Amino acid sequence: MREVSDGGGRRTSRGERTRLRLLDATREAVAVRGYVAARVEDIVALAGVSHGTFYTYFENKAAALDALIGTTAEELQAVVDEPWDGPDGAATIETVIGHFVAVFATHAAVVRAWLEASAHETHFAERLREVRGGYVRRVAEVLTPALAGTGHDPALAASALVAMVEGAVTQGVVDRDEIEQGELVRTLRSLWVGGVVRLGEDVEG
Amino acid sequence: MREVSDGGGRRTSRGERTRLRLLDATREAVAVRGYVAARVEDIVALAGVSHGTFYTYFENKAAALDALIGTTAEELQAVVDEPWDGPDGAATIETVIGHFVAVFATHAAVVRAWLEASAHETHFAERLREVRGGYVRRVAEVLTPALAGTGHDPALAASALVAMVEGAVTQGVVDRDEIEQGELVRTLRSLWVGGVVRLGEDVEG
Amino acid sequence: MREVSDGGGRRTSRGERTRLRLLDATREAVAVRGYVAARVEDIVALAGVSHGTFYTYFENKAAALDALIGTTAEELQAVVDEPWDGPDGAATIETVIGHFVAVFATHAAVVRAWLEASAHETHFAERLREVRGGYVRRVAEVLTPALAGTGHDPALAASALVAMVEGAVTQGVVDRDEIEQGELVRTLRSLWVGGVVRLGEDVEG
Amino acid sequence: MREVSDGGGRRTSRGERTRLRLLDATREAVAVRGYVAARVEDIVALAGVSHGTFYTYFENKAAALDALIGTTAEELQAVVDEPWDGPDGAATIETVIGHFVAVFATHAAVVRAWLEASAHETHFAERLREVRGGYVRRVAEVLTPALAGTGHDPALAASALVAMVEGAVTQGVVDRDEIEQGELVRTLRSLWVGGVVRLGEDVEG
DNA sequence: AATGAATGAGTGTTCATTCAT
DNA sequence: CATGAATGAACACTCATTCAT
Repeated sequence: MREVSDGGGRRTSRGERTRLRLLDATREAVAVRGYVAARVEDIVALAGVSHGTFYTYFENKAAALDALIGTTAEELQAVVDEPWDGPDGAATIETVIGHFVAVFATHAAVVRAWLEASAHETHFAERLREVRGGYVRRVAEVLTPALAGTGHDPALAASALVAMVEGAVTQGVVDRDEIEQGELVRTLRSLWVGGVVRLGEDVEG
Repeated sequence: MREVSDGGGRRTSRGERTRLRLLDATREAVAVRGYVAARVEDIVALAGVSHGTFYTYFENKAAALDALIGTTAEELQAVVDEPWDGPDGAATIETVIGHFVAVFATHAAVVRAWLEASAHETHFAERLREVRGGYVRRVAEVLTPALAGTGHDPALAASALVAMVEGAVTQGVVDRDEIEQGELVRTLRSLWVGGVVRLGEDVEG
Repeated sequence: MREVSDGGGRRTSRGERTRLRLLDATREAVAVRGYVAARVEDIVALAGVSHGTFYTYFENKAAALDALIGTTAEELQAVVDEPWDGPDGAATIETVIGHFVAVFATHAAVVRAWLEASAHETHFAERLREVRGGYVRRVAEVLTPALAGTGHDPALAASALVAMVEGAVTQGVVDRDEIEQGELVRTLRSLWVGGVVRLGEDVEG
Repeated sequence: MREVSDGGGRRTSRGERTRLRLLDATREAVAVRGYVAARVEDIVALAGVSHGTFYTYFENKAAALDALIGTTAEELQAVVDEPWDGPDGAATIETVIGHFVAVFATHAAVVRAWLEASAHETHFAERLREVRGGYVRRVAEVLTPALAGTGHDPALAASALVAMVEGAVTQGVVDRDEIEQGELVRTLRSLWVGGVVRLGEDVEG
């Protein structure tokens, strides 16, 4: 995972504060206008610093988004790293999905920008693939025993399930409203569990 | 938006052929570099026409993508308009998903550009919402009776199912290989059917 | 010798004229302000075209100087390619030096910019080395028989003689005034011939 | 131009040492990247001091180069100020050229930067002209009696001879290798002496 | 004396779009 | 219909210099 070099700053607490302001401003600008349309000028205006200061902290616009993505990727990864097995499969899945939905709801703007940036710069596409890959591998792992003899490829099934959750969340279906989130989580849980059960009942054809 | 008249006369007059070449070139350019990065210069170079000619046929770059999207949207809509009810629910779903996957596999590049363009221009986002909305409404309609009393919102469930299919397809999981497509369709069918069955078994909480 | 690609233009006589205007403007701008200080804005203002037009003809500022250098390098090379041997050595040398001085007087501004640019971009330094190398090799060739047994390296002597002529000319000693040029040529001729004769009289020590 | 006081006190107080380090760093940076391309940031990084410290010692980047040039100019001037007349003209010339070559070999990087800076800032061009002028005047003075009645302008001849020596040395022909230097000096001596003798033999045309 | 964060003017370059031929 | 030269607004990025601490 490529850590972006920052030219300077950050050695004092004043610097650290400025960096944080710039990060917030980047998130904001990117949320409102998208990654490509967000100009460095917008960002510095929001942060209340001069143009040059941006480049004290980030090598370029991409580096600022990359830094933003860093946090999101970490939190997303944390969900993957949780223990996923409990006595009650359905409850476990619900917990996992719940965390996933919560993370996405928190970072929705960043994820949307990340998606957009993936169309322009390979780096972002790769980073996205990495994170998704982590999820898919983990889900596939959990699925594998149940799918033996069904003719279903665990990786394919995992991709679809992850896509379902990610898509449902990113397409603006939820925001930070907890009730809405809870509703979505319940529905996703049943779709997931029911789907997986059915997969397990198929016989290789 | 200057639409070339096609009311009468030969179907592939010289002008019509140029328009088609430009459309192909746009698809190609957009597939390789993405919508924003694809320059009009790339397109005309691929089409083998001059710079100015592009603007004889399209008002601007967005219009060319929009024309491309037209075909995709139509074919996508055709799937929605098919009769979805048959004696065997699972078989019907599989047919529908199969068509959906096939359409996506054919138009994957355009869809990716469409997604990307949605981040920049409201028009594309709206058109995407419309098409998705059509799917979601149709699926929700079909789901409604089964979900009565379960506490699940049919629209929410439909969104998730559509997102699953769309996501599985767009994330590069399939290309035009029929066997791969068939495998994916089988898996999606089981996930879909099993998920829906489970939804129907839930009781309002 | 790298020919710089030009993005477009030059296919019509109108384009050719614009290109020439830009080349003239570049020469002028570079003569007045130097290579680094000359802005593309200065050039297009002098040429009376828009900013973007510059980039229709040249990839970047360096390419415009490179094109300018092209002519100079060719004329300089032509002097090298002339026959240098005549019945009267001194007269021949005078002719050669005369042409050299004339070429330099014509292209003094470009050469000064070339020299300056050599400090920034390897490409220009290399091209300069090539041209100088051609001169030095040619002079060394002519000198070789006379220097046998003297312990003098022909290449070293040639470098010094070429440097003398180049330096005398570039350091603003002459402009296009023919009389001045004639005077300088006479003096350089005698220094050159006398120097070479003396070299030939030395004995290896 | 803020000159650090060195009227009294310890010669290498802490401040003096920092100044020296900055001077060395400037020389180094300028040798590697050239005057324009060398950034203050490069200099302070090499010197191991902070950005602001640079400006404690030098008003600006030009002032640092100017300070560097000071030493070179002094040593160059010292050669001019030596007694140039001895019983043996050729031997004297060889001595003078030898010193000149040695000075240039020592300060080659600074001289190249000086040359480059002359294209940007009048101040450096003037200073260069001054130093060159000193040489040329001195040489012309020595040449004058010998050139009476020859129609050669002593100043012109002197310029050419100085250009020969300067050019031969700056164009990378020598470095600090004494043997190479000795060889070059011998060759330059013979070219110089032979050339001057020939000039003296010409008759006004 | 030293630090390093902040400044902002300056400039090269891109590219969608127009329009005379 | 077609051409391709011309346009110019828009932006990212650099770096010498300042100044609060």
